[in-house]
Amino acid sequence: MSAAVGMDTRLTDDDHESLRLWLKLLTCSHLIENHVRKALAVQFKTTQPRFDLMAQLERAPQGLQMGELSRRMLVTGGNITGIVDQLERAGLIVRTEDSADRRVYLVKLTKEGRRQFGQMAVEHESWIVKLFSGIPKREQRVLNESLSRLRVQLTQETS
Amino acid sequence: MSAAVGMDTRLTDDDHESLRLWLKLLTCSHLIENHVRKALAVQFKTTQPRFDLMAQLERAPQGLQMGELSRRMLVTGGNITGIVDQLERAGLIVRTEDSADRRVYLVKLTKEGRRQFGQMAVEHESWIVKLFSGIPKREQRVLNESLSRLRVQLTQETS
DNA sequence: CCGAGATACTTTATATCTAAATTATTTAGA
DNA sequence: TCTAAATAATTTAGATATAAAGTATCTCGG
Repeated sequence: MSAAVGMDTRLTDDDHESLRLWLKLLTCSHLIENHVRKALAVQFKTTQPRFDLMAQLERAPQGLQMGELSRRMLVTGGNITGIVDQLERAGLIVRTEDSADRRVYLVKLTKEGRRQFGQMAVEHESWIVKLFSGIPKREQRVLNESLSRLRVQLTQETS
Repeated sequence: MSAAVGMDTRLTDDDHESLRLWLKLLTCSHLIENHVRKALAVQFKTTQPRFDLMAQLERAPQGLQMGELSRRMLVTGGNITGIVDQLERAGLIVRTEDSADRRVYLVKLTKEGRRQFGQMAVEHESWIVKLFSGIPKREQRVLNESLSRLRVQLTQETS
């Protein structure tokens, strides 16, 4: 079949650099995500999305609206509702009403949420450092710069 | 940069290089995934996981076992069962029984599956090429090499 | 001031995804 | 041989994701 043959030769071809790059990027992402997900579950009985949402709030002590969380986490609003529900039930965050606009919630970490996130964040970063430890610092910086350019390109291209 | 002055402040940044790199990698992945997901939905009424599974089968004309699909796609076996169910219902793939081991299914694209995948793959690659078009080919090659090293590292570290 | 449209969030239906339990079959060791 | 362990796939329960529809509130032009 021509398609199967074409795919193989295509992937080793220079013209298909972008596709190979994308597949590699995706594979690396999935490998790291899988590792971190398991570690979060084992050590802290939590999940990636909950950790990520708490990380967003940690960086915004004034609180964030649901919609802002949605934009920053690159997921839809309905999804945010569910994760916020879970974290609120666990007492790690609170929805605060905005007196100026009653459609809005300001979501904030509770004291206990900040405490737990602080513990998790230290461990989390150590996992990441370990996973990247085989790549020299200088190469990591180069990678970081390339990905910064890509991210700019993507936010223009995909918005 | 001149070493003496920047040293102290640089060190904290340097310590978080890996974490920032990971967050950037993840953001780029999500941006591309979101773009591709929407395009697959609009143009082909299909999803990323179905497309990815078909891509695996395209590259393995002899067919793949469920477990092998699971390993290659970096997702759990139960998940593969669901996606294969959907694609089989749509007539795009088939489960073939293995006479040598009755626990095993060999999954293959049907003729129609190959036809549809062929059409999608061409479009799909054009989206990717466009998304990466702002990054020069040479830089893409460098990125690709770094990510290859990272992937090797990750498969050792996470297995 | 008031109604149309915009905005913020939630709900619904459906698809992925995981971890863990279950079923069916094969393999290995006493 | 025969059975305990291993392996392949499925099922289950629950979390996370989307798109689209629904609810509540706000904004703004007339």
